Amino acid sequence: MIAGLPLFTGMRNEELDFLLARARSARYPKDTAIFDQDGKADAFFLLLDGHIRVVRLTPEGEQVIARYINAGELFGIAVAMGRTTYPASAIAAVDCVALSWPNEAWPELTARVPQLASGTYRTIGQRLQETQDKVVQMSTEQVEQRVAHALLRLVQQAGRKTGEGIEIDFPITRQDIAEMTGTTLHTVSRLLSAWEEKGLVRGGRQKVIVTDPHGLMLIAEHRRKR
Amino acid sequence: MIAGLPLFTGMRNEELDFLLARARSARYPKDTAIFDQDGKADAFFLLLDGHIRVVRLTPEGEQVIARYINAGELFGIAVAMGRTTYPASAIAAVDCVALSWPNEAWPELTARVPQLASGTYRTIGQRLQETQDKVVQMSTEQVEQRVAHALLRLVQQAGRKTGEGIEIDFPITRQDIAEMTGTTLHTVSRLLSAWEEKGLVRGGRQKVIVTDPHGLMLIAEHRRKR
DNA sequence: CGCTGTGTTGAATGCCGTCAACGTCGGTGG
DNA sequence: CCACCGACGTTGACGGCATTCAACACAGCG
Repeated sequence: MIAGLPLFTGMRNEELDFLLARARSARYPKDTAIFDQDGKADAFFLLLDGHIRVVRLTPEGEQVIARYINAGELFGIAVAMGRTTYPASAIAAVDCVALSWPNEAWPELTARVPQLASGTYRTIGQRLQETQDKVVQMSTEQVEQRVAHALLRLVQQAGRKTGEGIEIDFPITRQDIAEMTGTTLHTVSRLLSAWEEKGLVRGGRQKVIVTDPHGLMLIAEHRRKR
Repeated sequence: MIAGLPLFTGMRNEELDFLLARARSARYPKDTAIFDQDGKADAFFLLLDGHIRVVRLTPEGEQVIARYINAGELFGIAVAMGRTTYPASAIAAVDCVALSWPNEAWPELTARVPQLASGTYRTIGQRLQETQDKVVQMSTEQVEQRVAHALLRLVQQAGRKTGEGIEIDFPITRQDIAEMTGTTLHTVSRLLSAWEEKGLVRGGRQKVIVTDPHGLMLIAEHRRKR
């Protein structure tokens, strides 16, 4: 069932069994924390089902959503970065199921299954790249484009086809989108209203449906500066 | 001479010799590119002397400075992230000297010297963390605070004591600072002028001296929002 | 039925980007 | 040596985008 994940491609069955035998599976109800920012990192995780919000809290109490984790992805991999605490909190956006391994097992696991190590480092590399892309976007783009990009990204990573378009597969508020894009819920609300008027999206309570991805793309790429 | 670097602590002499025997040393004159964004990644580097600007170019031709690399730090470590191209360009900010290893040697090197691997991954983890901090700052802070933070960081990482204060050890323009903080050279110029008036910094052509780090810190931490 | 969380919309403020003009420094070549 | 030129820096004026402040609407829930 999980052998199809990109992380596990190229593993032999016995290696998979080896990993699974040492994993713990757990269920995390919606809105609970899987781990907390600055808490001692004692395990790393693989999300089997659900969606997780990775949140950083500033000293002033403002929240920033660093990313969403989707089914099949690793998270909480502080151990692979030589960290002893988690740099952010992980909150279940819906009911979730995840595997976890104790960090003490990391050396043993990677020694036995080198693909686990390489896959983890590739994941970290991708996240570094994505995060740097985000910095570039925040430096160069207007709010409107950033919100459009964020929506497209959500749709691509967690979209579900419906009759009216592609719906984001978990509850998400205007406030959440604002915290992803570095703006306010007011501005997000205004933008979504305007886009709904133009027939690009359809909104709802904790719900967003993108009806015209291409139209959104045009907004995302349309640059006013320069 | 290089055994004192954090990267190499805990290595035996023979391991160090093994690494050095396979390294190539080269000199990069000021303003030359060590490698280019999206170019094929065929080596990774260790900066022995100088300062390097890591730059990302947007499709629209705008530049963003992702970070500065200082002596003793690794850079261009695409291979450790499973990448085949460099995600950014590396430009020598001053005349530089760097060691480099071909990427093909990576498996052999890390197999023989595991500290190289763990040190590299720790570096990547730190950069991911720093980059995410930057996203948080860009989401929550005003321009003034971001520029103050950037200056403090530069001073801390590349500061040189002088009679008047701590000087940033390489030529840096207002434009550079603007590209680090996601603003314009105009705004940076205005801020620096205002700070000079208050006695916090002293400016100059391609030069910045921080005379009152504590005062700058107050500006960096002073939050207007919330 | 009130309360809380969520969402919408209007109006006003202000930060900072944009446009513009000018000044200064340093290198280069005649 | 000096004139020239380009890169770098400064400052003023203006305006727009997004935040801030405010009020209200609506849904879900106990």
